[in-house]
Amino acid sequence: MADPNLGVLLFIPYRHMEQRIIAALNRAGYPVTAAQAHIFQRINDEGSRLVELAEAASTTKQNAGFLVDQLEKQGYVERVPDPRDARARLVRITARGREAVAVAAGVEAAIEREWREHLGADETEQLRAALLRLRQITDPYA
Amino acid sequence: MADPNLGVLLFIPYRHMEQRIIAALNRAGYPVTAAQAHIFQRINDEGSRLVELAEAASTTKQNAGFLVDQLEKQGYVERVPDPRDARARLVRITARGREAVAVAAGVEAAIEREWREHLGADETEQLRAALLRLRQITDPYA
DNA sequence: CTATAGTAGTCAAATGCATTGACTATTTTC
DNA sequence: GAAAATAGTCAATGCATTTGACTACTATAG
Repeated sequence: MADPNLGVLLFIPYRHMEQRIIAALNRAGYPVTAAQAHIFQRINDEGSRLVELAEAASTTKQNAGFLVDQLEKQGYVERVPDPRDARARLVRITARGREAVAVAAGVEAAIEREWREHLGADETEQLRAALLRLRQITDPYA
Repeated sequence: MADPNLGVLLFIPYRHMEQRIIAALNRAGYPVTAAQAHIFQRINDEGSRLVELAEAASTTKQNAGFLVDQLEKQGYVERVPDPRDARARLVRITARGREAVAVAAGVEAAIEREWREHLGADETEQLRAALLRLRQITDPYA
């Protein structure tokens, strides 16, 4: 791997962060898988519909439903009826879910500090800025 | 998703590139899955051992073997005995495999050009440089 | 030169993840 | 009010990945 392409270069630190966050959650007593986390991350504070989650995570609604079932069984989320549409239900984060989010946020902040130390503050901000701009042309749900 | 963390920001363009490359390979008559591609990418010109591929792709040797089986059936790779160690076999890319690599490389180059147009040449080079430095502290097999 | 530990790879079973297709219930549109 | 679209579920299937146990071969130490 002398000169890996940008895709691989993006993937390496991504995977590193994901693995560390998931390992930390497991150690702290909040078991989650990567697939569950992908869905979980997209739930917003007012609650999100299944279809929204599926789209945002680039998967099918069936798969999203399957993963939400698991998150629900573990007590991280709950499903409540959507008052605005009787077909829909809102997936909301529970108190326990919020605890898990706090643990994940802590680890993520620690990793970002490590990266900032290694890269320097300027280069880190440039990296973030470049990734935000890249998102404009690569994220269909931005 | 007002202020996504760096992990998510890394993932978005990575996935975009991966999906486009795989879609292009399928269209060109070289069907591959993402998992197969992860292994395939790590095979070097002299041929690679299964254990090396498994480590580089962060998976088990069983899983690597399973995916190499599939790549072999589709004619992208072949397994030859390793002359230096009778226990081992070398996974090598076939002529057909190299055709697929060429298609993938073409699409990847096209995507990098798009990104460069959107970000500008300087910012693209800064991005690449930052990712290479980040790799130093996030890739166990760098 | 032989006993031992380590390495390369396979076999088999089980689980997790993701997809497709078909279906119900509800809302929107015309 | 009828037709089309949307939110979600059920069921079946295949792909991806893991764990544990195993065979074959190599390297090392005594």
